[in-house]
Amino acid sequence: MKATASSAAPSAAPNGSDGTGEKRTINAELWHACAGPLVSLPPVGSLVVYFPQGHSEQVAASMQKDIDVHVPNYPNLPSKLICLLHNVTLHADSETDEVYAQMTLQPVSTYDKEALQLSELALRQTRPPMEFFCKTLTASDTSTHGGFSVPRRAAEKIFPPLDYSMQPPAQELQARDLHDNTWTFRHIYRGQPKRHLLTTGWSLFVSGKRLIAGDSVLFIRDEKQQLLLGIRRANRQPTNISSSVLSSDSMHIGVLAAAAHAAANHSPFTVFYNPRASPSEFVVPFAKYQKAVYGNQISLGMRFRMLFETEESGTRRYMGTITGVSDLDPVRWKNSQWRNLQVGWDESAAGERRNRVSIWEIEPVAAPFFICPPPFFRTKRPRLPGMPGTCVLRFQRPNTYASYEVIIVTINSKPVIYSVDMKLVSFHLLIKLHTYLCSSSYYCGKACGLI
Amino acid sequence: MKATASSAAPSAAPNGSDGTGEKRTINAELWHACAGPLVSLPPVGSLVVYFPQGHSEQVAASMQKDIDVHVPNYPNLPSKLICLLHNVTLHADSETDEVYAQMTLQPVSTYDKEALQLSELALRQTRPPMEFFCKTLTASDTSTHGGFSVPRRAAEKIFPPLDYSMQPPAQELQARDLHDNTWTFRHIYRGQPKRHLLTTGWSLFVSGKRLIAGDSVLFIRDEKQQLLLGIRRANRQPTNISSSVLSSDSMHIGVLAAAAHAAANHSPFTVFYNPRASPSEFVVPFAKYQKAVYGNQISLGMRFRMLFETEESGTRRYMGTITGVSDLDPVRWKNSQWRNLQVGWDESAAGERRNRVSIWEIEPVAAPFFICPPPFFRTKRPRLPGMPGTCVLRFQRPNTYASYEVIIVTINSKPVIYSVDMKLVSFHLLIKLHTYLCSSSYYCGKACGLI
DNA sequence: GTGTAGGCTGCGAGCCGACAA
DNA sequence: TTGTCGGCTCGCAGCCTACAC
Repeated sequence: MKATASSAAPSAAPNGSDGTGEKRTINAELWHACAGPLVSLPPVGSLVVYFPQGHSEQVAASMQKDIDVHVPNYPNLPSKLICLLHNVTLHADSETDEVYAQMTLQPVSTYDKEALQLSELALRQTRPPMEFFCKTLTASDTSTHGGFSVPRRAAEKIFPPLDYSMQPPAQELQARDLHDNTWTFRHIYRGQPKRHLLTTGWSLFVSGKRLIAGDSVLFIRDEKQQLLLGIRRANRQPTNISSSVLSSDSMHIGVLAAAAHAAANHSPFTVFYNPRASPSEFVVPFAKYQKAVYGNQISLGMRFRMLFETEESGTRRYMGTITGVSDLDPVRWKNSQWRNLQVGWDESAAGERRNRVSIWEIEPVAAPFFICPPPFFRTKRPRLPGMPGTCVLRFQRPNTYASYEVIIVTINSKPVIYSVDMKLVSFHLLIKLHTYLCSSSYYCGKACGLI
Repeated sequence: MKATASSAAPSAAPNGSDGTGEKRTINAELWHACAGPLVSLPPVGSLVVYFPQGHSEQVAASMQKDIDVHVPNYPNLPSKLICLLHNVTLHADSETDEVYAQMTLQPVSTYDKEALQLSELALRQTRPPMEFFCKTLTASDTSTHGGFSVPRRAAEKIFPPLDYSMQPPAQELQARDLHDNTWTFRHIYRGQPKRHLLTTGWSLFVSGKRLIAGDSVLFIRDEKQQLLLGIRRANRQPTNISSSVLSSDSMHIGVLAAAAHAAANHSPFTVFYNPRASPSEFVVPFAKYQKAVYGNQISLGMRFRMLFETEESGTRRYMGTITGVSDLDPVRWKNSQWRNLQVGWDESAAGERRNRVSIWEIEPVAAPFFICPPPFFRTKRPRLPGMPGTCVLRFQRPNTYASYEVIIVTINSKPVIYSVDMKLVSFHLLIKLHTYLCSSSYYCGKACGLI
């Protein structure tokens, strides 16, 4: 979709005519901003591990459809392929602006030191924190009634400074999107109380990108002080509801057959990685994989942290416990390491976190207090009324008024205590707490204690 | 895309929430009207021939990309599979209204009489001609400046009759689209000279369906006298420029691997047939295939007719000559019958007709006059100036003023004469004409002769 | 600090016949 | 018969502040 003729219409050369991609290379910074803080792509030339199972999962997520029984097994296709990453190109769907990466992989049986070192580089590389802000659009932002209310900090950090001697202070902003189209906005500082607004041009952007309340828009400033802007749609329906080109069965078969053929011939093949379509990356730096698999002793009850993306495009670590190790798909993918760890999360309120992860996604933490002997959870433990499996207690120190949250999990009818933040709760405090709880009868419900 | 709240917004239950398809069955009449007059789907339970090569072609057309060298051969996959057609469901893309059909096929090695007879039925079945009209939208039709100018005949044939005693005569029309959304239009008969117009509601339809000049809209009246309307987009860029889910290689491999797996196991598989994406149907009634292959003796120089769709959704037969028989893809598909006939067309002006067809697409006509000995055309014959390869002559009979067109093709430096319409030009007339032309020197340019 | 609503205004969507092909 | 244009008008897109949380 091209914006229709108007002041905000793309001034750059339109470039949607050719087939697969864009002639210009996509701005990598903007691409990563849209992809989110957790996404990092392995360097070209490095060694990676490709998981066809994860790839299949992404297809299923995009098609909103599980793998069908008709999809055959590929007994000769291993659950993971060590590959050389020949090429990575960044793309954005011309209709939806959805970001994705195209990777060319080649299965290898031997590899040189350089490729291995490059994949280690991927672990150390941390992108410099860029100047950007991300805001989830409100009903007012997307209505035709008005413009876009810019959070104060965001405007001051990202936008060029206004001349506050003007009445009212205002300027014209130009920002380029992923397709290198330029959008023009009037940036004005007005109202009572004063606030930053984008007015003229904003509604064209909203309708052009078909944004609705709940979607996010993000602005970044590149090294040349130029504004770039991207969008991130809320998790509404998948963009490709049904492809009308290929049945989902054929798609799944295509993924598997392409990988199997490449593996058998050591020939290159191409995959699309769509970071926002599926929860897990299925092309993992080899060093990251190796370090996780050989560095971590997985045991039931092991505590770990894992990075998640926050509302506002930041990151946050959540804590969890390994509750089981088993095949995600025992029929098709026996002994696969793809999401073979069953986990429970400390904060159940946050809700929709996955109950299965792969070992390279987590950071084990040495449990400072209590490690349960296996078997840890019975898989289907009936919830006894009045005795929740998990509850959160808030304790307060009398002198400092600092408060600490601990998690009480009922295991084998015994309470086990986990701290939410290891840094704040001292070992002695936990011991005391443990003693206190063990001496008391079973505890349930919300409560505050004093230690 | 749902129309936003307004008088023309869908009054029917919205039904785009589930994944693959529509809960309601699509109106078959409307689907066929949108698919075009040439498309007919084989009956469920009948025997069909599936051509993976043609399927692959459709994928390539949808992806705007040719088959890559990376796509492996499937030496065990024959170029055609005899299949039982288990299921056919009609669909329309919720974004674009593009029509497509989902078919479940099962390769068979033996088949019963019933399935064979059913596939013969497909040949005899002629859909009853439905009441419909199709108009290609003009710039005025799609501009925001006004409404839709309804061709007089169309309005009188399809729309409910107006009360011409009103000043001006006007009524409200309601029409349902493929997704069962209802669109409301004001139909008025006014202007000087008087004409039929759709005004209020029309622009919402245009913007809702994102129609542009060159696209077509069609109205049909069903058996309950209710209006249905569909759209047909002009041949602009393919809707799925690049899928962002699967690489085109994987798609091709998926098609082939799915067919190969099904063929090996005699298990069912699913294909999407998108009649407007690719020029040829790749699922053919078995009887049609058999009749063509065993009924027609193909020889170079053979004359044939073939049905094409006209601008206004009618059909027209064009005449052509078989100029060669060879594999379309000698590497991947040796000895395949898929579009293995090279052809030339009598009317080169119409231009974009394919130069390769399959035998079941054509109707051989007994050449009443002249059959050229092979080799017929030299493949790259230079056009001699002043001596066109093809020219059209119009002859007129003195007594009736009836005129006949004949085609003169220069072959091996000799003129060969074809009649455009076999019914009108008698054999004797052609003989006379032939003699006339042979006795004269070479003929070129436009001319009228008298016989 | 920021989301939403009410008020006001000007532009363009949309209805009309004129006119020409 | 029907495509396009100029003219006219009214609805709503879009800019503003007030106010609430």
